[in-house]
Amino acid sequence: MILDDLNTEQRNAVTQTEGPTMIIAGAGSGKTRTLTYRIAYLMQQGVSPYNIMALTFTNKAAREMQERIVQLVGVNAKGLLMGTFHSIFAKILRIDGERIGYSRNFTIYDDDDSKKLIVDIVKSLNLDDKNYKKGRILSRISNAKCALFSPEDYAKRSDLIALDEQQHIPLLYKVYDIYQRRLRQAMAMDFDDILFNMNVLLRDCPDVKEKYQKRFQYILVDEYQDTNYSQYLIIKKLAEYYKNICVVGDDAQSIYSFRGASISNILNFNKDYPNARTFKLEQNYRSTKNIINAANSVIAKNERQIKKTIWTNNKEGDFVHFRTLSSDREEASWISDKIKELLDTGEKGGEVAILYRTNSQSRSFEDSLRLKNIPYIIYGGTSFYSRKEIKDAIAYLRLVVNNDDDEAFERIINYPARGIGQTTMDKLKIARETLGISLYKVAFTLSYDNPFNINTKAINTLRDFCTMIQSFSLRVEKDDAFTLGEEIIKRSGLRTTLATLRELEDKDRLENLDEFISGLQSFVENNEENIIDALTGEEIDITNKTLDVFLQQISLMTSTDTQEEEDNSQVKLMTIHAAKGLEFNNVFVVGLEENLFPSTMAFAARDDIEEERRLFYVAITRARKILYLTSAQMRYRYGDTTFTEPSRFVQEIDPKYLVYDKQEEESTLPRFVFNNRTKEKPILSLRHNALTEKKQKPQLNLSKPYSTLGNKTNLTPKSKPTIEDGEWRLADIEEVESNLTVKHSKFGIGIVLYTEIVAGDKRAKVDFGSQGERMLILKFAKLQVRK
DNA sequence: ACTCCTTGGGTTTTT
DNA sequence: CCCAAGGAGT
Repeated sequence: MILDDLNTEQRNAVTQTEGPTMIIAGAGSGKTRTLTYRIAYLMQQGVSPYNIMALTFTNKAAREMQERIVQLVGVNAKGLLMGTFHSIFAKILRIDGERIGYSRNFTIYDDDDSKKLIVDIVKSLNLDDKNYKKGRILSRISNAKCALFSPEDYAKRSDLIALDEQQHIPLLYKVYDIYQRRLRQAMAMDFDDILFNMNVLLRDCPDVKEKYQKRFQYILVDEYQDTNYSQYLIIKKLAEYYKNICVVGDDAQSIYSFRGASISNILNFNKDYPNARTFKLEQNYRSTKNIINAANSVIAKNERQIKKTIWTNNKEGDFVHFRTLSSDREEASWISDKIKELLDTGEKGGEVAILYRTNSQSRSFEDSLRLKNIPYIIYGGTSFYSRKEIKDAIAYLRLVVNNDDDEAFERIINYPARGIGQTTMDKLKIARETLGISLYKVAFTLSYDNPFNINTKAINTLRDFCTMIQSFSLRVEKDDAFTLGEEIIKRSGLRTTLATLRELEDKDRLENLDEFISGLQSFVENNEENIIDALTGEEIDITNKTLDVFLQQISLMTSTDTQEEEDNSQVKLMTIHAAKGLEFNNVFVVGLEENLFPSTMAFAARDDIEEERRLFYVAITRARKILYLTSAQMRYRYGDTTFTEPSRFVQEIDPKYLVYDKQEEESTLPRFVFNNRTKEKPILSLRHNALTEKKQKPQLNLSKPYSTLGNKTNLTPKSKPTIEDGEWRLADIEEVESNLTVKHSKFGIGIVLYTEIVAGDKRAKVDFGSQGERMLILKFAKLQVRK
């Protein structure tokens, strides 16, 4: 019986399946276990998995839970709907979104797409981009959406408008409005739209609401403390009929308020459901007493929280260590040594984690671990899918699936180069504005005598392009993702272009592109048993593995989701955010300095400091046995050395559980800290060097040309005629011979070394003596030639 | 129209 | 330091 694995409180939380339930689960208290057992228990009680929905925040969490449930109940889990908020609701919107005006092929814009769109809008409104910064605008819009304010709602809110005026972005409401219209026109949603539109769907289509209310007899929500209003309301509506809603969370681990998450949702659960049962899981099975006590003493400083006491039966364990190092490099180096020691005692690399506040901190650790031959893996950072060449490929696929996807269109219309440049693009945008249709439709339908002054040549190119895309679009439903995708990537010239380039990094890119293609292949060929569409219950066979399905799947993947082989020998590096839900025997929490952790951004409000503190709490509670905290007195930041103060959070730990490791007295010695990139330069003089180096740079050209001139004679420009000679004329002559003397407005007198024709353009290599050799394209270069 | 270079600005965390 | 955007060159 599965219940034997649970403690009393957990068991109660699992078996009391009816009615609203809140499980407050402290760190390490077996939260995931309880949740998965609850699901398994429901099925054992005869509930069909088809009637259960479990929502998580990350794909990884969903995947893990799915696996654990399969372990518990086997294939009976078929049909269970488990996934992230975004992925599940996006699926629902593909099925029922037509009711609110979205085709099933809608695109999901990622952050990049959204930002580009915003920049475009800000430009089109002639707003000053110093105030209207894309990141700020986007987060403002995002917050509005998560609070369910439509552009119309927003415009009516005098408080929001006033705030915008105060922040010198008075027209934000207008940007928001246009942003939404443009998304609509492109048949696209951003991440927040998925949730927003799900709300719209449930609001405007009672029959759809009823369908899902009746289907989801049991709803479970993981990490409930991280839900925003929009998510909260969806859940509330879906649970309205059966009211079998079970939320699991820990207010102390709420760390996503910057994304609109509101801790109030968990704090107010009992108000929404007065008859709700609350279970508190307070026994920690993960960490030593010292770690738990240290964590408790920190989180106690927060005011807003649900009272609970986390305790453990585990042994006392080692003290929490705190150590200050002289610099970030020292910090990395010292930790690497420490890790080496751990590995030497037989500890597995995978049981060691380095946790930091910001991604940029990873570099010094990478360098130092590599230097010491310690295998490591970095979680997060730039994802495979955000590499340029992959984004290009995806843009093609996206445009094929959804012709109205303007961001995709703009990205690839001239890549590979087709002669559609800024000028034509600007005109296309004006046409889009005037006609109110997507770029693709504009490009496909414009006549030769269009009022936008787009010339015949451009029109032909655009039509050719659209015809190509069209021919692929017609096959989306017929062909599988691999067959079609591979052909698109090859026929579009994407792969060929990359293959002709000869830089080292181009080779990597080509490899990435090929990897992407083989990703398409495995998507199609991978026919594991669990590939059934949990929402419709349909079995997805190979004929269903179309490009649109592939895109749906990858559009909600993040860097942490790119599945790699678990290699237990690798030390794990990640942000604290990424570490939530994970645990390790040994944890190093690094960079404990004011302005870094807590971050400068958090000083504005008490709430933000509390969130940083919760983040610190999350960091500490990842550790099972050994916990090291470190700070650096000097940190290389923004290309500059800054001096730091230790984080307040260290002092907040009850000293009973903490030991300050002695710091070696070395600070009086002259120290040479080396910059990561340019190892030969001491950091302290770097700024100075950088300046002088820049100044010298132009001079470098001075020494170059003569050696490359070879043995040609008669090349000394100095003796050549000057402007006044009157023997010069423009370079429109047919034959340009070698050894011809020419004059350039900028570079002065030069000698033609040779000419060639590249891509239809005649070019000449000219030696300008002290100005160096230049390759000039004759149709552009303002050259005068001696007859 | 494309490429290279400079410049300026910014950096929290992520579905 | 690192990126993105603008400018100048081809």
